[in-house]
Amino acid sequence: MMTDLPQVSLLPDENRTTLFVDVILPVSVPNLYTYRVPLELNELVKVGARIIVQFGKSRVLTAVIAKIHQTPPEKYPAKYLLELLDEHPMVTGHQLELFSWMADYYMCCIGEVLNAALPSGMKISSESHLQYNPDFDSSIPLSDTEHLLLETIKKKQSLSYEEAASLVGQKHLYKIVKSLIAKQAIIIIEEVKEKYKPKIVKKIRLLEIYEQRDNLQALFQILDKKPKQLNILLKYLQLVPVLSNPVVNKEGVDKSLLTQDDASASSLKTLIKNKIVEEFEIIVSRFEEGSPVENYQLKLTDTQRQAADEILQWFKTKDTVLLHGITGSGKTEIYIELIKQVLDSGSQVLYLLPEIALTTQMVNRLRKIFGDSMGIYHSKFSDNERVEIWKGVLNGQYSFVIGVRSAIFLPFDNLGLIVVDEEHETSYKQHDPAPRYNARDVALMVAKKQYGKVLLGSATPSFESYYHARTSKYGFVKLDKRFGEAQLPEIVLVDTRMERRMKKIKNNFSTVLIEELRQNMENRQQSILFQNRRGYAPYIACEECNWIAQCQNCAVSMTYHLHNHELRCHYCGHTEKSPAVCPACGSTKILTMGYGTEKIEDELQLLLPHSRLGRMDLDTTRKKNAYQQIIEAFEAGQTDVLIGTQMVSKGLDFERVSLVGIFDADRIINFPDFRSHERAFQLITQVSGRAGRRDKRGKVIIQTANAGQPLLQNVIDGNYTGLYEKEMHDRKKYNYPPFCRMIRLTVKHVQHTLAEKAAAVLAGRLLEKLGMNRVLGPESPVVNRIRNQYLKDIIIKLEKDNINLKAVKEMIRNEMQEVCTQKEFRQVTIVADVDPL
DNA sequence: AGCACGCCGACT
DNA sequence: GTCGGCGTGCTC
Repeated sequence: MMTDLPQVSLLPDENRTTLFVDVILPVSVPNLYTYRVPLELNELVKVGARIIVQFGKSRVLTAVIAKIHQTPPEKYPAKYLLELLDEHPMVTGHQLELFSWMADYYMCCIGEVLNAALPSGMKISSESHLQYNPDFDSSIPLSDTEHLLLETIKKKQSLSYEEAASLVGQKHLYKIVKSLIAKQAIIIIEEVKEKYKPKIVKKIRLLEIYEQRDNLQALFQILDKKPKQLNILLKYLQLVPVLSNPVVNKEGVDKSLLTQDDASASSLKTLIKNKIVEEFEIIVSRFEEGSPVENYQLKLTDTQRQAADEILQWFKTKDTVLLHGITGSGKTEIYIELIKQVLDSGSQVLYLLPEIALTTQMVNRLRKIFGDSMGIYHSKFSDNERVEIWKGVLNGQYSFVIGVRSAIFLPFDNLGLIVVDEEHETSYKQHDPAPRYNARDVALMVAKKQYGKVLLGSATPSFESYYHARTSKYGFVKLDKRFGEAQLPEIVLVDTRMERRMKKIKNNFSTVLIEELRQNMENRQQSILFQNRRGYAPYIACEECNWIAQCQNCAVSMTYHLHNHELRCHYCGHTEKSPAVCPACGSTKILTMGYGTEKIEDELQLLLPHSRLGRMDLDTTRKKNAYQQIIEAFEAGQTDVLIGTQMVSKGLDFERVSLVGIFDADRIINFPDFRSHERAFQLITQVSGRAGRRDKRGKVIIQTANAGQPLLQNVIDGNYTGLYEKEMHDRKKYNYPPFCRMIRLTVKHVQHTLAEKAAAVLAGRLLEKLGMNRVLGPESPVVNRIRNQYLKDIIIKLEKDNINLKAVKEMIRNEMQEVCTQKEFRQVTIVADVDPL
């Protein structure tokens, strides 16, 4: 009778220890949260494993364990964690360290970092399902909406919260559901399911007994009268020579190979039913496996070999090396050589590329060399595929990954080398949701933590990186010979003002450009036209009253798109039909002003009626595979001229392109930003590099209203360093990066005055702490209203040395917090962008 | 960021 | 009096 009590206390102490876990939630909350571990999981919880927790009243989230301890929280009782998802950690210690560093450095929440890092397939969704209670007393009166919802639930057996919400209209849902529960009409089930599903292929094989000749012969007899089934069997035997090699039968063939039509499918079904063949499933990787080409010999030129050696030499003393190699100098071969060496030494490699440069061309090329030990991490891939790469990196299946920005978050633990190709590319910086990180810079930190090296490569390095190379922070290798002695293109400036005055310009094409295009076409050569602006016209205006179509949510003009006659805001995505008459004065004289890729395409079709044109910009590549199709058509010579935005500027190497036309160079050059010249040089040089690859010297025609500007001369001469020196002089003088660190705070509010006021208060407080040399603004950005929110920028400039950066950022965060909690500024949001571009 | 709860005005 | 708007503060 007393036996029960002592038994409990006799249990070993360890088993009764109450454990708690501090977890990172993939949401925008500032702290870690503490949950209690159910006793039965005590042995199983691990730092880095994912768990399911209830967060708040109705949310169920996936969290990652950051710490396991025994200290119960003082101020609140900890909730139990609901479920442990991983036996083995999915997030490594290195990653946890990185997340926390990034949250500090980029002034965001660690949860926001986690959210960016984890592919959403690893963040389990909570779906509350509503179910009809069969014991419901239907005499209880219901409101109309309640009735509607209940009927739907009854009909569909079970309804997800979201489905119900869309049926009823989000805002009323909670109360209706609550009331239905109170009336015992429905029951709620919380359903958590894993999103990740491995790809499964259905296979067919012959039953084992038919691997024997006699049995198989007998089978033929049986099927003699059933030609369709026999047919399938013969087909199978053709693919799998069972008699000569019975072992191959084990692996079978893909079911899809045997079933081309319904008839064969049904015959196959009969074969399965009659126990002649069997169906089985295997889990496959989502990528076609390409085995490495045996004895692949990389042929480096002497120059390339020398550069590779130099890089290795530098790595002995520096963690980072900048490779400055002009377009067509064969940087990729050097990367490949180094990657192979690092992989051979047993370390992992990450090769980062900007999204638009991660082309099929590139992937196929690398696949041939590295086979299936190479993983591809691309945003165009589905979640399942991303999860597979993640797991593959963890379990060692992939020692080499080629990927875009977010690949920097993969769970490597032994990175020997990170290659950041086109390191100057702005797409390495994430702009919108936090964390506003730059993968190129994060790569340096990742490598440092794992004692790995970073190779930055570019034909036009960012001035920051070049500066670090010059000041010996990075090693530096220069490659200025084009592969196979190909010549740099000839660059011609066309003065559009002059041409316009002489009435030689047709629409937006100078006579020179149109003539070259015509000739190029006649010679069966291809051309690329670059205009860094999509749509037909950047704005439309009324000739009578000067009315301009503006976005209702943003302080920008609406871009006119000829396709479906639409006006579109490129900031918020708002669209409306283009008006036939001026909304202000009723005039029908509405003109399109300026020009984008769509208009160029339109005009060129008129000027060269027989030309076959392709256009590549955000509008034509939105659909899946559209990008690929446009490129393939161009590659196959089905298009004469490819017109496009930045998308055409990199990663595409075409043999027959010998002419590049650049429109409106001035707009690229005179962008109001301290980096505009650097950018213009990079962009124009990159686009020019598309002209003339091998034997033929290409030609580049730049249309400009100001042919005399020095920057264009720099471009013509390929004088990178000249521009660098000049720009550095200015940046030093006016204290811009790389001579300072910059942090931009953007204050947003729907009311202009409140945004202004809050920004002024914040700037004032920061000024007090940092002094007037370090705080600029508040200032209105060029586009001062986006999505109905007015914007005010405050720029903070901090010296690079002798400053406690962490403490200053902490202080800034506090001040932001302080301002936001003032009653007046409750609705104001402030975003911090560290190292903005 | 969500999301519930509460305090206010508009209408049955 | 109830419904539903929006402001406010919390989430282990």
